[in-house]
Amino acid sequence: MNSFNLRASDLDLALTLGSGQVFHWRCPDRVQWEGCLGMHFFRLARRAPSTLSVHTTAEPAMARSLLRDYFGLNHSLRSIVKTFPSDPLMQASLQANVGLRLLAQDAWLALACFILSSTKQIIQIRQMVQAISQAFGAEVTDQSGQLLDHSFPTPGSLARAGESALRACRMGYRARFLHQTACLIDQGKFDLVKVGQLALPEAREALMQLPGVGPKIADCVLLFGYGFQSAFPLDVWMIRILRDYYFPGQSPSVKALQAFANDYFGRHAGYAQQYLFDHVRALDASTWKKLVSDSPFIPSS
DNA sequence: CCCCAGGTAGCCA
DNA sequence: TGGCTACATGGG
Repeated sequence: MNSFNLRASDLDLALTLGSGQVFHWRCPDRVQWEGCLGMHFFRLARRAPSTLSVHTTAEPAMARSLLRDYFGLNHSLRSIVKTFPSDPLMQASLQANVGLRLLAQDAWLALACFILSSTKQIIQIRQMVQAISQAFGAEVTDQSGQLLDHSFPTPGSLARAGESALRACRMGYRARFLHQTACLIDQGKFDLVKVGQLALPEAREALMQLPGVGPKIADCVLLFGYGFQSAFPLDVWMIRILRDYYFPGQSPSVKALQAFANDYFGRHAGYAQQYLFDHVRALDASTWKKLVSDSPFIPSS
């Protein structure tokens, strides 16, 4: 494997790779993060405040380029978070997640993983992703033939696997959705590349044509897989956060919340969403309750 | 045994 | 459009 150091400021591996935006990275020892980008295996660790150590099967120049793109290292995290609103919850989320970056994931990977995500806990999504990678992904080995990891399966490999084989990976009713979507892409009946050339509303509509893809999963794919940083996925957590903290005692519709979020959180609304999601999910119930009771959005009587 | 999990599709008024 | 409900499975 090739080894080198990579300059990476404002990047916390655990917050970024362990967050709910990606499901295939492993951290066996609390220090090193292992996983694949495409067919290339990576082992990453923090070496110095602004430096990562990288071990990879990829050729170094290619690996640097892949990592810079994946972690968005060309973008200034400081200037992105400056666009977030200044309310206390948002600021607390920022302070608790310094170095959390949004990843530029492969669109197919994001699509497949988030089709699996519906009504599943993050820990279980990881298990399903690992299961289909081991069953249908390609083996990634080092030069001596030692098995390092399995790549994420292609649409074609999931299409050929068949629905019942997917079901055997314990994904339940999601097997049909994932298999049908894989078939459509494999047969060229749905073009993931074209989706990326559309404007956000049209791209969202296109993704929602796929089986198992509704508004929430479409927004996740737009945000994590296509780089539409204003896409704002509304899952059960974000709905709870917006209703409890930003509209206490009002319970607005999801549609109203969507409109509010896209306006209030700004140009990188989806980025801000990830900070809120990870922060609130890590809180215990009583801490959240206190935050809500101190919300500045409570109407003054 | 209970409730819930980064939802969606199908059905009904 | 808006409001149910089934859907598979596993964690807490």
